Amino acid sequence: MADVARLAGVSSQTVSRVSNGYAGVTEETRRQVLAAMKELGYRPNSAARALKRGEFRTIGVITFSLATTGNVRTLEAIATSAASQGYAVTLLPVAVPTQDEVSGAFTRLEELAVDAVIVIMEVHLLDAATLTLPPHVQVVVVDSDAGDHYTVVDTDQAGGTRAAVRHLLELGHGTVWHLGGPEGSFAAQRRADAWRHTLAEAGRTPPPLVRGDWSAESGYRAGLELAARPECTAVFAANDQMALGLVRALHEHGRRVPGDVSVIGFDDIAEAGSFLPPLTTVHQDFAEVGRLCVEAVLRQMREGGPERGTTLVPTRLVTRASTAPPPA
Amino acid sequence: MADVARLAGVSSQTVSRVSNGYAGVTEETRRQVLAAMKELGYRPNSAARALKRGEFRTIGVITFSLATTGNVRTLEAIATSAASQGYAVTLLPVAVPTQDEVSGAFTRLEELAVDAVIVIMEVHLLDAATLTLPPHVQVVVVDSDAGDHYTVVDTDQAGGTRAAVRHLLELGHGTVWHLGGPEGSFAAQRRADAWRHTLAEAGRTPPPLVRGDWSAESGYRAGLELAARPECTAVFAANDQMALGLVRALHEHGRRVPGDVSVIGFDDIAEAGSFLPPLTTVHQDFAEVGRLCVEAVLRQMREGGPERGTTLVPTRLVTRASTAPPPA
DNA sequence: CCAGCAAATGTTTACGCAAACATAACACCC
DNA sequence: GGGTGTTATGTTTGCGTAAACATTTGCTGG
Repeated sequence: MADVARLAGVSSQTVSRVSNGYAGVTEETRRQVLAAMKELGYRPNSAARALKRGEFRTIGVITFSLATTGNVRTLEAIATSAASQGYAVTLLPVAVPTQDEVSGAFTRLEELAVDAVIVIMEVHLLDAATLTLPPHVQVVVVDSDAGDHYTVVDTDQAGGTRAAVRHLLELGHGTVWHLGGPEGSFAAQRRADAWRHTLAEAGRTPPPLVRGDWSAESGYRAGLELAARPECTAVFAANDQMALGLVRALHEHGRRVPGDVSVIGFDDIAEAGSFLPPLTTVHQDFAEVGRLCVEAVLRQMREGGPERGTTLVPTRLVTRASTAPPPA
Repeated sequence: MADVARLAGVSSQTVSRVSNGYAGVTEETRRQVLAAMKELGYRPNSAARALKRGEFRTIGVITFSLATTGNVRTLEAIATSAASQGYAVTLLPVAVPTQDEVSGAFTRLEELAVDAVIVIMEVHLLDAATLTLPPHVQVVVVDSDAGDHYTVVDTDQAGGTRAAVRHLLELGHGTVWHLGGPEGSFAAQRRADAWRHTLAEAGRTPPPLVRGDWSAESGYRAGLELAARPECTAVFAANDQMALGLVRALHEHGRRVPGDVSVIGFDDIAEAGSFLPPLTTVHQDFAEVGRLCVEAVLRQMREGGPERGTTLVPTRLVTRASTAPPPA
């Protein structure tokens, strides 16, 4: 900076003013400074800036596994959204979702140059780590019921589930089976609860819950079980991947979809419309979730306090070809 | 830090030593300092550290779209790998893959607190932006032919393609069609070139190239064309999503896979084994690519210079149920 | 024609840390 | 017992920036 100042024949302070776009610099001077910057290839040192300003203009995102579409889409939206506000996004991968690992991430985080954190995670793991968070770092959580401690942004799991289950009931199915996500996942928990609740509302008895782990492979295994039950004519899968595996298992055992069994997924991943048959599913607006996270976190930074409570992003049922009335 | 020093009854330098784990501090003193740190909730300020040390311990990753599995897996591996070396990863999303946007990202990058950059991108866009890179920032590129300017890590596109095409020829198909990726993508280019080359080697005439844009939807559209050609009995799709759409189109037009048409994909995404039929595809080791990127970039930082040349990560043909000999 | 003021620019300082250097305390040897 | 080395700790300094304050310049109005 000093070099630039010398070359432009001004003080370093004036260089700083130009570099930060402050008013009160003559057009003439400004041009000279910019020219000098260019000539010397000057770029402001962000460490010094951060030191002086006391903020990093960076948001940390804690997540384990980018294996699920949802996390990735959300992350993408967060990054884009943050960038448009002049914030960078730093990734904090947590390899194994154990309490230790999560605490570890928070510990690393403490040394990290971030002003705020967005946690995309099954957050029962978060509780014990709470205390170690540096106080001035704002937190927003996705996909969790931590609403009484943090700001939470989530999709409307219950609404989407209700729409899916009702759709199947309206087609005439006596009841709806559920291929749920892994234990310990709040999204899975929510969807299972809403499934049970919607059936109860309609006076139907929920069949036993079948569990997968979100993967297509686990959906396939579950499908092997369900294919053996002729009374099962409608399945609500907790995500599209499991639905995919489920359909494959049904198909391999001669149960046609949707002729014999109707299947609904959740997420509406990009490929869902190209499955065989094209999958009816619940669309989630991950981009909106990401956007809201950034908005919330920036608002918190301005206002200084965490807001409690949960913001829900609506879901939408996308009807394709994997659902139909039950066989006569 | 000064507060900690005062409370522990030592100098701030000693606090620094403890905080950085230097030798030459009595066990006694160390304990007192640690206690003081804990009591005051001391967190080292990373901006000040970075300023003093002249490095950020952060790697920037430039990518557009996290829509493709490959990019995401690679990113994940980069993040994990970097974390294990004590480096953070900052994400630089480029919304639209235009020259301007890319240059823009590089401009933002210049202000950004990173020591090195990994570019995951179709890199013909990179060329014009090259010059603006700050000289001390090391670059590694994924998925590109920029090997003469940068260090490049890539999967062995050609090898994978050759294995796929040969597999189909060995099954007895007269020739192999190719559902290619979008123009301007180097991966797509490589795969198409290798496809042509392998056919030529075997003395077969390549049919016209059909293009998609990586999406399942585009694969479906291409499939509509191919389904109308009875002479087409084997298709090598440039990725699994397009293969998925292709299979759906074929299925809808009464062409059985693999009975009438064999289909091979590329990538081996997690769901490929659950497609109907389970997809034969070329497995890419994205995790290895990510790991090698971090390794290369850190090595460059140590050694100060960019290494030219390309490192190839081997691929592997995964034979499932979507390929078979041609109909009699 | 100069007091008085605003706009443009310069000077000083501190952000928090760690490298470099300085000092103190102690052990060991001849 | 004084020199010599070794280890533990303290002091000074500067990293690059921008806020706060100081100064200069140019202009206005009475």
